[in-house]
Amino acid sequence: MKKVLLKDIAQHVGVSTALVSYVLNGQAEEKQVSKENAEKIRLAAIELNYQPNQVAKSLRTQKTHTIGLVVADINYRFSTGITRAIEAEAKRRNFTVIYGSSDEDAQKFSQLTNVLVNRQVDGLILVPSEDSEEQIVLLQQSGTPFVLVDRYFPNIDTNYVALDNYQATYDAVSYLVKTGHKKISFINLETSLFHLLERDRGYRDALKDHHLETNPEWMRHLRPQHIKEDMELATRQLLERGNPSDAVLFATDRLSIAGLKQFNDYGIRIPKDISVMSFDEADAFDLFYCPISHSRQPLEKMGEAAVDILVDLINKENTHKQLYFRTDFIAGKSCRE
Amino acid sequence: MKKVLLKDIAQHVGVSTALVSYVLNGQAEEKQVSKENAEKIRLAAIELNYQPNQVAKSLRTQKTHTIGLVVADINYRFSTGITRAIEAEAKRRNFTVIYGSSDEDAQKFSQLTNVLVNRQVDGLILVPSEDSEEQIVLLQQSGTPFVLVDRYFPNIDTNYVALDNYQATYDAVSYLVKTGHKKISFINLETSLFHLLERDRGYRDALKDHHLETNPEWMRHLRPQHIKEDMELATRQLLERGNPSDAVLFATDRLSIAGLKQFNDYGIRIPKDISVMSFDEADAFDLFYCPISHSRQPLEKMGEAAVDILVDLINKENTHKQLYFRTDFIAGKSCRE
DNA sequence: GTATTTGCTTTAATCGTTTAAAGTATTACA
DNA sequence: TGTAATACTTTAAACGATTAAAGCAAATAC
Repeated sequence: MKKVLLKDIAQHVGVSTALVSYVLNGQAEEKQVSKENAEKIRLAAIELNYQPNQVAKSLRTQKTHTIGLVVADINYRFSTGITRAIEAEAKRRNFTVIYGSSDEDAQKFSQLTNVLVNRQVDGLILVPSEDSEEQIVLLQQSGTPFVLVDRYFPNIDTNYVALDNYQATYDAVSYLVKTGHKKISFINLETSLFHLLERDRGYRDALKDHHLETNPEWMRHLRPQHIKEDMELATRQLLERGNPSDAVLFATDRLSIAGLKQFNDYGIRIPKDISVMSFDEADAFDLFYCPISHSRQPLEKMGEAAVDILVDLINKENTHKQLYFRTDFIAGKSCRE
Repeated sequence: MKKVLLKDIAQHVGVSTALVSYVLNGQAEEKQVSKENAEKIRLAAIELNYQPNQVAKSLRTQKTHTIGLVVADINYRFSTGITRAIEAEAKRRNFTVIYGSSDEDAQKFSQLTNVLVNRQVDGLILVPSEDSEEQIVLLQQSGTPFVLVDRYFPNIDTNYVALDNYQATYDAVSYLVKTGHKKISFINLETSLFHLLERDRGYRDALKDHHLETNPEWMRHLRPQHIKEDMELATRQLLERGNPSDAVLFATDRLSIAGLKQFNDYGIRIPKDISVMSFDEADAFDLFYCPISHSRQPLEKMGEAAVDILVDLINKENTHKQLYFRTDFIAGKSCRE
């Protein structure tokens, strides 16, 4: 079946393509198209099942109505969640989303953003990978509208939607203190990512402000590529020594999963032997024998905000926004009271 | 910073745009461009950091090098897995993937495919939702190349990549028989989806061939929107009566999760109280106290095959393929021996 | 009776590429 | 010397839409 073009409708009705374009783009009034012709055109479009060629449209208008999204790793629950939220909001505003995953690799990240820009996306929503600072600067110079999500670089002045990671961690520790814990440990990733460093800072400050005991073995940074091995050691050291920790806060959902698995293997029971708190939730928690207390990122709101800001930028409204969201605290049964 | 066009390179070097186009598209030899000019053009392209406008390119060549993918529900592990596989293979062949989730809604499914077709994707990979048969027929008539994955309609002759669901279920039951189970139950969804009905058929035939006891309460179909409630009843009935089932096979990963949760709530221990087998794996299994034996779909191979077939179709190689894959059996510790 | 306005429609350039087809030197050969 | 072949290069139409600008009747103004 041959594709129906604007020209075909014009021919069918017996007018020029200009009229057809005006009518189908809702400019019938403005361009003073006669009611008669307008009606005929609309009918013909339906009858012939006209589907405009978006590529031609885009070339002419220089707008693709497409948003490029680069997430850090599609396997993260955060990624699927934020993707969903962004897609929903984008659809509401009549944008399509093309996305890719950088798999936490700076080079892949650059490549991906370039591919998306070449495909003439109107703007980008990015969860930048580690070491992608340079690429962000380039992007900024190129004038492509973009918004960072979740992660940002304190040295670059960009639009972003982020979590108040410092506060969230501080609050989590405070909750543990309030529920009677005194020897609180924290397991994070070995990273240069600012948002994770902020979690470190939150932990440290909270310990200090609450005058809690600190212990180098209670604050661990695991190598992202060796979580399993490093976790084995880290959890053992938390518990085995003469001075065991009484609560552990995991900095990411993946760490929580790895940690809980390890506790299972060691026969450690939660919360009897140690209390557990997690940053973010994982599907895997569903089948753990006890619900895990955690800080929940408001993904829907964050995604929505990111699209809002981006669309404003695309429409040349000189938005400049750096939004911080708070986590919700979801109480489980993984902390002894 | 202004975008660099083909024209700019031409001007910079002092030749026509045609030459530039030939060189940058690897037709320098074929079109007998002088080595001198070819070199100059290549240098200029790099120097000016030329990025071709894909939209213009697509309009002219009528190829977007884009594949549209519609999955049934992005929250399924199957969906993220197959998406990943498809993206990887697509990238290898220099295609971009645009995707959307129909959320198991036929109307949304139609809408999405239309959007993708309007965006001039070169072809589609589809996991059709229930009741989308009509849309598939329309698509077929329109001549758009497409491949179905996971699900297909026995009454429509399309290209597809699927699982041999009948055999997989038959084999799963046979395994349970071999390991000494005699009262095998099966929990599936209430559905008209062919691939799930095939699982029913596999279960029934296996029971018959092995001369096993059948029992209406051992074969349940839960309403997709009410899995939790229905599961509560179904699992209770499996176990409470005078004649309890000794093994249960779940037809999907989501059913497995819901079922295992319910077993947890009832205090049923796996595999002591009942053996469990699952179709497909879920991340959530990670934190269950025992590894779940399951049939694993070869997502990578399926995704790869789907892209292969689609690309052939796009290149007008009159492929006609209906591929079936076998599941791998992953032994866990959820079945009593 | 001519000029102007109104109401509506068409013409044609444009977006940034690709690519037949035509153009133009240079060399080869009779 | 004239013609043909060779080796390049340029011209310009196309892809399918949008949209200023121009065109053209009929109605109104003076």
